[in-house]
Amino acid sequence: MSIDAIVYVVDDDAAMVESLSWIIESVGLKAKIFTQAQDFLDEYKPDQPGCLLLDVRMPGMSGPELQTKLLALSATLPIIFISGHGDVPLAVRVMKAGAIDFLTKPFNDQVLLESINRALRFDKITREKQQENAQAEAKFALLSPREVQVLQGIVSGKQNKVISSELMISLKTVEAHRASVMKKMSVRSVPELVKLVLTNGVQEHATQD
Amino acid sequence: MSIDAIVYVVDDDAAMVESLSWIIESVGLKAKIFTQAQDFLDEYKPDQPGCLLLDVRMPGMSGPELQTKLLALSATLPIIFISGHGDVPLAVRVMKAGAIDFLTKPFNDQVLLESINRALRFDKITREKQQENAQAEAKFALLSPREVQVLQGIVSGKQNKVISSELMISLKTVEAHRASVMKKMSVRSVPELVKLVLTNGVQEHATQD
DNA sequence: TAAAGTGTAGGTGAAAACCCTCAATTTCTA
DNA sequence: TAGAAATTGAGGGTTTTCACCTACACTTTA
Repeated sequence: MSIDAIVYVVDDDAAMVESLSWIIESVGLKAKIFTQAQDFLDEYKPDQPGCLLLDVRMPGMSGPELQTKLLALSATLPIIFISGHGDVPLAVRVMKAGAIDFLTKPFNDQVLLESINRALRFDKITREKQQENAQAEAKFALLSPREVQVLQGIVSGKQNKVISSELMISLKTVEAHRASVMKKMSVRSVPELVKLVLTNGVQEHATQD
Repeated sequence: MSIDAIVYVVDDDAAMVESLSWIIESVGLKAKIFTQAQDFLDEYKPDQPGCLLLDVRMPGMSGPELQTKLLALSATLPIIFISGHGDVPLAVRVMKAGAIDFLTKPFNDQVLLESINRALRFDKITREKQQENAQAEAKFALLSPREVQVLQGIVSGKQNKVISSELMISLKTVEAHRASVMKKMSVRSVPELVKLVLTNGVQEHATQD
């Protein structure tokens, strides 16, 4: 598990990456350089925190193309585009696709660093949310099919006897499942359970009666 | 209460607004035209659904200035910027500030209408969320201070006896407040209550013991 | 001043949830 | 194939919630 954030720089211009990595490292951040988008794609691990400084125009895979591939991989790494050309439609397109910033050359060092900081903060909270979500999903995966049904009943506020009649099983069995659900989801009260289910995308089908 | 969405057009170019409103009305949407940003600001009601087609450059208040003022009013009306000039930093700035699109002239009618539709869909779901939120807030406002404290206890999964000892009141009083809370919030079960509180921004201070 | 609302607290009893143990059947897996 | 997990069910107990009821002091409002 990596701790430190890495600022990935993907740009085919050797002088540019040199300059960028110098600026980045001057404030104590780690930089990792790629001169081709594909090289980055080959090496990047989705669970590595950081952000991506991405040139728009490059031989081979372009910046926007890389963005598309990362989206397809559902990698949430924040992307800061860097462009020397004033292409408004392109800038708007990549921003709509989720880029966190779009800088035009030449830009101030301070502007760059501010943008990187924003991206890293964004990445951090995104990862924290994903972390929580993954933990909830992991617990949820422990439940047997029957337990999931009972869980849904509980979360939609049904009493055990209602659940038992809907599932055509005995009240005692529902109680058993219910206790098992609380244990596996590691919660001690119904409100905690509801929160866990609601705040993490676990869908609730609200089985109607 | 207004039912139909209105596409507001704010642009100082008479020929442009003429053309825009023609396109908009050709697909059965209502258009409302302003040649000055201030005129729009004077007349717009925040609870009117719709979207805003906004020129960037105008004499008097500019498009981005109007966006800033709307943000300050926490008006969530989606804004589609229209610009004839390729100013990338400006486009990026307004997109980061929440604009839903940024079109550069000349643009295809189809592109415009697609963007308007997206904006209207966005506005619709935003308003639905705000609606739910407002209803929950309204119910929440009915609660007395003591009832709010008890509500927080319930939502954080505390038993009545725990709440009673924390608030230094009798168990019986907590029960009374609890019943009152359920009634005023018009829910029948604790899970429903938790959902209502969680999904609508009602903060829960998790009163620590 | 009277009525309404709030906060307090008690009683009774039913219903529900929670806790434990035990055990039979089936189904999955090492 | 044997053991583990899932599903089912039951007995018997405690604890908690819930639904009624009553009551009184205090504040705000009509």
